[in-house]
Amino acid sequence: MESLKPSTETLILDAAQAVFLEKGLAGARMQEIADRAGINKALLHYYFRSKEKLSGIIISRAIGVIMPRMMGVLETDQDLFEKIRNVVNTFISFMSHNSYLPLFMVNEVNRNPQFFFTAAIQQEKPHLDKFCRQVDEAVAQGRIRPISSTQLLMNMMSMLVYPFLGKPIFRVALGLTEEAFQEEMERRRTDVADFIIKSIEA
Amino acid sequence: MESLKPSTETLILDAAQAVFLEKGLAGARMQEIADRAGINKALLHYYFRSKEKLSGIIISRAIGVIMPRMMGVLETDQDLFEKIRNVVNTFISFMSHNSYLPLFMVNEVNRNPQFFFTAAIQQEKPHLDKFCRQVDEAVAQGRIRPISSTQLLMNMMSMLVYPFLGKPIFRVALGLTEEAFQEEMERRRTDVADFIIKSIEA
DNA sequence: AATTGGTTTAACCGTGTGGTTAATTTTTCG
DNA sequence: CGAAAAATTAACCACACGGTTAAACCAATT
Repeated sequence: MESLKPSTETLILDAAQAVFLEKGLAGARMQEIADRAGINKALLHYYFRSKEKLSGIIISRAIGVIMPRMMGVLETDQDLFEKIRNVVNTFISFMSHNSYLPLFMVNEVNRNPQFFFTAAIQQEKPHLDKFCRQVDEAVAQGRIRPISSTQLLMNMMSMLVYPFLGKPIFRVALGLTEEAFQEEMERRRTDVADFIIKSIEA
Repeated sequence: MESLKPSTETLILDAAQAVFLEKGLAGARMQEIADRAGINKALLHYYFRSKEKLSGIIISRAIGVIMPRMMGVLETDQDLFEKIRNVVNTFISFMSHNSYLPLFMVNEVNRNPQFFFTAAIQQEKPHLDKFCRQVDEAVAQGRIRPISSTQLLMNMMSMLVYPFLGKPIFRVALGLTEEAFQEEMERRRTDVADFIIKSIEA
């Protein structure tokens, strides 16, 4: 039941992640990271020399957490429809527990595209090819209607990610309470997959 | 052919908009806004007392530009399918000329949800009701398959907005050149509407 | 020409920020 | 133990930032 006190390093990294994701890169303060980690600001620089170095590590970590998970699901040998259901479900589960991540990622990737590029390469180039080929084959075999695999992928990712980014807009525009919004998100676990499959089935 | 030199005020507002959208609220510097407007920093505060006031105006302006346009299309009396095609087309056109806007809006709305709330209310509450009712009726009449209008709206908005936010990710993940990406976005003008309609038609 | 009122500027101010230094405490280990 | 190494802190620094001040400029009016 008792938990070993975590190392200062992980204490810092966890605090840094929290602050960076909440406030954004430019809005995050080293002092706040130190405070939340319960340490001195100088110690922060002792472990991670600069804000830039620290944020770089956090970004890499974030990419490293989500990319393998997504790619893992996309590269299985499942049937296409089954795979789509699986991707949707996996993604919504993950995002529900990391709801700050999309905004942070999307920001960083737009302010500094090359960073994502190198970070992505570094941990094996994402293999979307397999998924795309699977779609193309299904089209060729007439199992689904003709559709560009690129467009399908864009559509799927959009419907998975955007609701987490636009949540405040949706809540205002649709007049949803926090609970009501959560319920809608739960429905999406099945509804988004249905929506996609209905659209592409022959 | 000759253009009257614009007033200092609009000079400032245009510069402010450019800087805020490029760098984000926290990343924007009053000095840079002044420089780009070709004026002194003190003059900036002479016209708009503080950074907060200035950013507030820019945000309101941004919301005021996009909301009426979207609502205008959503509130017409067109046939549902025709309206969907219209919304998709209008939105992609607009975003293509304001590609920095989504990231800025999504950021601001997440850091300060209540601001969007008041700003949206102020210029007439968005009337999504009409669109939602139209969907519900179409379902009731069996013209389209049973689907929640909320979910449909989320899906549509997601597929419209997210590609502009995730552009760098998509470009890397799919290995697209700038031109190739633009071509894909052009295809979306018709493809997204097709994708939606195929999914919901009875 | 002098007055007035709006506009613009150079110089400045207080503060918060990322980062450093030197000293102190804690740990490691012969 | 006691010395070397690592971890931690208080105090500090330079500078960039948002914001202010007081003086100068400029056009219009009398």
